[in-house]
Amino acid sequence: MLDIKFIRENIDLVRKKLLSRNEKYALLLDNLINIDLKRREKIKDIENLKNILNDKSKEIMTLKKENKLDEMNNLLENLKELKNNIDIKQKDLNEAENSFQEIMLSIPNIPLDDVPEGKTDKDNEVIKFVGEPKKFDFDISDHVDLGKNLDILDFEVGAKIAGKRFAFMKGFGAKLERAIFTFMLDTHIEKGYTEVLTPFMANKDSFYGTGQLPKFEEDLFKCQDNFYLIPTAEVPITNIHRKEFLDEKNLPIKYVGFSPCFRRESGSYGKDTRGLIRNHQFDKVELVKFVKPCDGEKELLDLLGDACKILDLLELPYRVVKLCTGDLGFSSAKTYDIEVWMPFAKEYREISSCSLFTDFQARRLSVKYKSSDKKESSFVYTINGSGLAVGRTFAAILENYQEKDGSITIPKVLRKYMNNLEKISK
RNA sequence: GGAGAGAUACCCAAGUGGCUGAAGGGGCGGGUUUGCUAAACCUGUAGUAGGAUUUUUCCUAGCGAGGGUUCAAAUCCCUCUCUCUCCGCCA
Repeated sequence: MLDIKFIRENIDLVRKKLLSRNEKYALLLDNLINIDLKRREKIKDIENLKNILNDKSKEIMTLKKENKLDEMNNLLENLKELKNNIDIKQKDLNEAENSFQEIMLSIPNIPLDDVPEGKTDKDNEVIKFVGEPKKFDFDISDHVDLGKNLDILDFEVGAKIAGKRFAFMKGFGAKLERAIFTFMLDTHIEKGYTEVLTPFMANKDSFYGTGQLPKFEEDLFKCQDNFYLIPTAEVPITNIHRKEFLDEKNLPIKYVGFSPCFRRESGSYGKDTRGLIRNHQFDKVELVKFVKPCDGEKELLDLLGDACKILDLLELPYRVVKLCTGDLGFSSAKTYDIEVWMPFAKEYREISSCSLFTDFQARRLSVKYKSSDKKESSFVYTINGSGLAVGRTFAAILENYQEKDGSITIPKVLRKYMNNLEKISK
């Protein structure tokens, strides 16, 4: 959520920034400003009347004590009318407040100045390439065929158990998955992140806090009793400190958490239907930070570096791109994607998304800190990123580390998590 | 799933319709006394959100959350959340 005071004082800037995301926000912004103006007048009016009511109510008590019953009854009649009047106006104000909140919650974050302008992912800016895609001297397979031949990956069984877009892992496949996320967790813990294991379902308030609700409900699996399955551990982890005052000396706070992620993928029929790339359930290790505003940019780059380090250690080729304004996620002010090289498709695929949310989430969540010098409290900045998506890492390892005979060499850093196994073969 | 108890400020806790935005204690801040410390005494101690005004103050909301009754609610009524105890069930 943006700061309404900032919007009032910087209308032109906000409009320009929102338009750089999408033109449709122009109308929304006009609506907001209009409603805000009206609602403030209504507030002023009602608070005035309430003030009068409060004063007069106290008079009733005095009159009662002094036994001036006639006067009291007279006043009582007047106050009933006044109260009635207030009630009517209050309902009107509540409606205005509701539409105001609704719009506030559906306006995205404004991009930072160095975010490149653009409409789609074609306009994203490639920052750097790391590692050389390996040249194979044989016909390579994709991870689905490789996994199937080794009997470690089975999408038919996944479909039988649950449906399409579900994976099933077996034997060294299951073990490799476990090795990958354990390795990721251990690496991040070493970097000073605190490991957390959270609920994999969360309530509505949590989803409003991080920005998935109210706009993106159709992307979520909804359960009974008002629970939603988490689409990323970002939701529970960022909500750890909802409605809290943090101590400045504890910042930055850094968490790493593993979770399965559940996504309906409602808008992606027919896209990436094969393999581990886009499933309803996948594992992910997530990094989340709460930082002081002045450290936002630096901490984002640090987090990006922590995510990249996983691929460095796994010796997988990748590139880093900076998302353009049109491709930016709803809550994000700046995002770097990490894309891993997939040899069969001969393309880079997103494996991590690292974002700085400025105070957008913190304002929705109400996470503040009190600085030691200023007496004023302010919202923290939140940052998060995948570190990394485990399923896609699994796929990338299979494809990049495949051998002519269909076996898979285990990346060196993972071997200690797999009883020193060097190769998965038939 | 059944039965009961509870949620008040940093902490403990009083408070069943108006002089309570909150007694009392602890803690913390300041002061007096004092060679220093301690003790004693005095004194201060809602942070917040919103609106107006602007640099000063005023107003509104706020006693777990949300509704309701009333001129007036921490207090009465309803719904919900969480915590605790007992029974049942269960990994």
